[in-house]
Amino acid sequence: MDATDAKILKVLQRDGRLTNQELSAEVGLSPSPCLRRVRNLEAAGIITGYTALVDQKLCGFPVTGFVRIRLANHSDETVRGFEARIAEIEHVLDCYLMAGGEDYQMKVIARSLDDYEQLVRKTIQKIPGIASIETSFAYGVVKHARGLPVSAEMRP
Amino acid sequence: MDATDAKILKVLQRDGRLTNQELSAEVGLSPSPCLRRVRNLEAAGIITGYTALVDQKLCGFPVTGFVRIRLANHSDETVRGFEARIAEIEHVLDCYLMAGGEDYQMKVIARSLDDYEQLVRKTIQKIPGIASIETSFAYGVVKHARGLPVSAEMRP
DNA sequence: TCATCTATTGGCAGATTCTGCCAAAATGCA
DNA sequence: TGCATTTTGGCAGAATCTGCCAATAGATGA
Repeated sequence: MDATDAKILKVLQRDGRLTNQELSAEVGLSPSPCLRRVRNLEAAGIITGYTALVDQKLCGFPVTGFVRIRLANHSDETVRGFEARIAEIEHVLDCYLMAGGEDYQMKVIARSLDDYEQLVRKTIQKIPGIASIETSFAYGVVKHARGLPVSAEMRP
Repeated sequence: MDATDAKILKVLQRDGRLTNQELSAEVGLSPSPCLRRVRNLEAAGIITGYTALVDQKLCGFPVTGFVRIRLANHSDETVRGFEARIAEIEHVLDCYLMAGGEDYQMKVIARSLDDYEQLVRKTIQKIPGIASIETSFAYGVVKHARGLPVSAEMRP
């Protein structure tokens, strides 16, 4: 992982469909070592995949909300069951296990406020073992970075 | 926007570097109409770009936190200044304007807890107009979807 | 300083893919 | 049904990919 790798990551986060030739030109290499570096980054698990970015509103999901959940207990069964159910709900875009208290926070999208309410009350609320739910809406997006600020040196 | 477009979006969210031939095979088209549909989705702004997904931990950012901020007032100057500063901080991955109260919520990454504290206290805290800051750490990631559940019909 | 060894690079070439163009097929409408 | 419009499939020249090999750069130790 050197400065060239970092530059490759930066460029590929900006445009993940660049041609290997274009990429190699941007990072100052010839195509074949450039391709090898990309393959190495993929094999090392640093690049985990590529994806098309899709406009959330244009796809009919104008509503974004955050849901915070506290479980009634943290037995293995409750936790596993909860996390498995969350993983299945495709309107839940991500979910974090929060430190300090047995709390989850997840980002949820919906086609309307009604749908959002339905989703929370009829799907999420019904998962066993939930002690409490808090919900908050996003009014708008101020910033949405499309990648990490990767650099060559990485202190553990 | 029909079922074929939806399938294209679904497949490209799963693997944004598929060859046009592979993509066309997966969606059941021949390459040339498939490419034209992709170009149309790009031109319509539905596909906003492509990106490489990078492993956050392997890149040296094991810490994820959420920061909630309340502004002291919502004059244009304060709001613009705040949002402009946030946009510059590359450790702030995203930031939402929350409904109900003048609140922002942002996701922040750091190389360590120390760095996180430094970032919050020395960079974010210093932005003018902040009334209060609340912070919470993520202990781990339960789910991280790589795309929206796009479908053909989209109710407004 | 120099010799040696290792890792990385650049160029080459056959195979694959891209992509603009045109005719054919499918679809929608009256 | 018949017409107009949209979408599709195939073709072909141009561009790109990618495995292989020799050459280069950088590090190591005497």
